[in-house]
Amino acid sequence: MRHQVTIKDIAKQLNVSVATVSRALRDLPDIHPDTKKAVLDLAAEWDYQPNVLATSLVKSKTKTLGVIVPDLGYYFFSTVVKAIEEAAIAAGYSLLITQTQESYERELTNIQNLSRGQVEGIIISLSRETMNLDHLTRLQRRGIPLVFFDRDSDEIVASKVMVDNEQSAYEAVKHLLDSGCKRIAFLAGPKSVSVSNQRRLGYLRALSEAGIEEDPALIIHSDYFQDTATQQTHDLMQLSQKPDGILVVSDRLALGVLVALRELKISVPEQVKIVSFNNEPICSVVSPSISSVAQPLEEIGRLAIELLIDQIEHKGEDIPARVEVLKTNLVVRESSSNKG
Amino acid sequence: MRHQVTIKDIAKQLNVSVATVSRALRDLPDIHPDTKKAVLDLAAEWDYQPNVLATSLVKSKTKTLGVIVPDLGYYFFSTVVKAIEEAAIAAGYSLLITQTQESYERELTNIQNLSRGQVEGIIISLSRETMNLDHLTRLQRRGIPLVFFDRDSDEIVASKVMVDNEQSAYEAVKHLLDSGCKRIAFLAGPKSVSVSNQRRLGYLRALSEAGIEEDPALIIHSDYFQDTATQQTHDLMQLSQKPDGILVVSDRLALGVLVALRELKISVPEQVKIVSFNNEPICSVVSPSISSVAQPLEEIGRLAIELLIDQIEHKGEDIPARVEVLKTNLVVRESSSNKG
DNA sequence: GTGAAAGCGCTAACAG
DNA sequence: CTGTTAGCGCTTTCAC
Repeated sequence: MRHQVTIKDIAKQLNVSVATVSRALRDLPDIHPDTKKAVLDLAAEWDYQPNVLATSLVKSKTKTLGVIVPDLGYYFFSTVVKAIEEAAIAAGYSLLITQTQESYERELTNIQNLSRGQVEGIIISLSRETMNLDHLTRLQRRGIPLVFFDRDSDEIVASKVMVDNEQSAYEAVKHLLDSGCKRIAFLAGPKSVSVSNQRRLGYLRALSEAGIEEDPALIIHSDYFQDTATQQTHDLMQLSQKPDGILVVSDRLALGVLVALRELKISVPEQVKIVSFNNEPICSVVSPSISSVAQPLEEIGRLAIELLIDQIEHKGEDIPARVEVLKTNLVVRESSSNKG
Repeated sequence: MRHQVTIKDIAKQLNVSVATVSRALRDLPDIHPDTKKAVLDLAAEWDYQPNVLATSLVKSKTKTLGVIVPDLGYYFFSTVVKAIEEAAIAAGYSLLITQTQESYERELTNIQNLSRGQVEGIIISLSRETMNLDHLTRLQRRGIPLVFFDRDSDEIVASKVMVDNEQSAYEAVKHLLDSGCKRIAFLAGPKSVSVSNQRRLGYLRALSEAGIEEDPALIIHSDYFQDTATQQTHDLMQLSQKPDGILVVSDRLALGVLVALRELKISVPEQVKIVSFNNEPICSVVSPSISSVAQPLEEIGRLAIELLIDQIEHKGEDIPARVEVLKTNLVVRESSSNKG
């Protein structure tokens, strides 16, 4: 057969109405066992597949959710997406996964595509470039539920799944101080990324509590490229007052830092201690292994779906936005251990 | 407004027919400039978004392609998917990305979901568990174009984008032999994975050319888990005749091998040399850095889209399946260098 | 230039 | 238990 089999084809063949076929297929009551069997058999024989477009159109429900992340190449995002997918499937939803590649333009078009009736709600982590949130408020005005995770914005009221970045950074810096560091640098992300800024606050709080004055020369904003981190570490180590500890905003960048220190023959952790974020598997593989702040990735994904479905199923009821803040967990390894 | 704006709403407001609105929106000729302007203005004001479900249904075209990969957590897949996405967008298609998490069940349901009218074609890399290909031949019978990459099967005739795994492994082993190895082991993937089996053939060819007899004790099938690789390396090193070179089917497993050798205080590359596959970024970061076979990831993605769209646009013309086999590139690093 | 009508594949009353 | 009818939002003839 040239075209996809439809219920019409089955109805014609069996000399019944399409309504009857539809009922049989959906296992509704009020249908004669024999008719039902005939329909099911023929459907199987012809490999009938219901057209979800048609069903979605008439029900105005797609049972599909959208996910927008900056880059699936990051361990953090691919792992959270995996958890989101598990939870979505468990709840009877399918997933449309898209990436922005950190581009605001791509975020716009992704949002637009998804919102043209394809999904019932969207989970998003903002692109690095995103400053303007009009595309998202427009979404909300049209009644499409939205949940943020990781990279959010204060300018929008919505449900969010976050970790306590401020506190995590505070604890990481405190750990460095406890390990004997006196002068701690912060290799941050781009100025526009909320996560990075929240961590900066925790970094500053820990310093101030320890009576250490903030030194702007020790806060460096990176572009998230490993090579840049290497370069910037070289710069840091040229300061007259070199740091003896570095808090790094991500494991990827920490790798770049390690490369630079190796080049400079500065030993880790003896001369410089390092703590970074994400706790990617790579942390335990490199030498020295990297101390890193672990995020509850599965829980983030699970909660994001929970908050989203919550909104979808209570649509129109105008329920308040829920913001969940999760705890992190510092995993200490060689890069910040106290060998001396 | 409570519901999404439709062309009907706009038509009513403007006292024109839905056909006129539809024409204006799609920039068709035969429409008065004033009418058109009025429609466009109102559409913008009301933030009208066309319902793609409806459009797709009537046109029986979704302009969407499906991608099914085992796991986006692998660098290989996330990078190829990124390339696929670029190419798809450039060609005017959207992408539906799904993962099987290496489960045959999930592959079935993913195929089924996508084939219920959502996509015009599918790009797939098989799950580790997939032995039976009925779900895919059924797809083809229903006229849905299919393109394989990386993990394929000989049991199905379809367009494919592959790399020359046999030759790559052959060259990698030859490199090990040239570097002085006399006894080379192969840490393979699961027996069911085509890629791994193809590499085994190249491994054997290189050995036989060098006049070395195959030793079954040196071919180990792993489950793709790093920890297992560590364990299996320990086993290998307990043989009375230890290997002095190991070809490893993936970088992840090579990390596991390195861990074992470190534990055993066997130095790399002095006592054992290692070459693996994929050339993940991690290869150049660990110490010793890992020699690895690089695949042309961008080209794989680009070609997969090309082959798929080729089939879609010539549907019904019964064009023959195209199989593209790409070359790889061995990147030599410390793990196989000739220090002595 | 514009409108009326049919239809994409399916579901959902409502009769019978 | 089954069929008829209307309609989801949009496109596409075919008239006027």
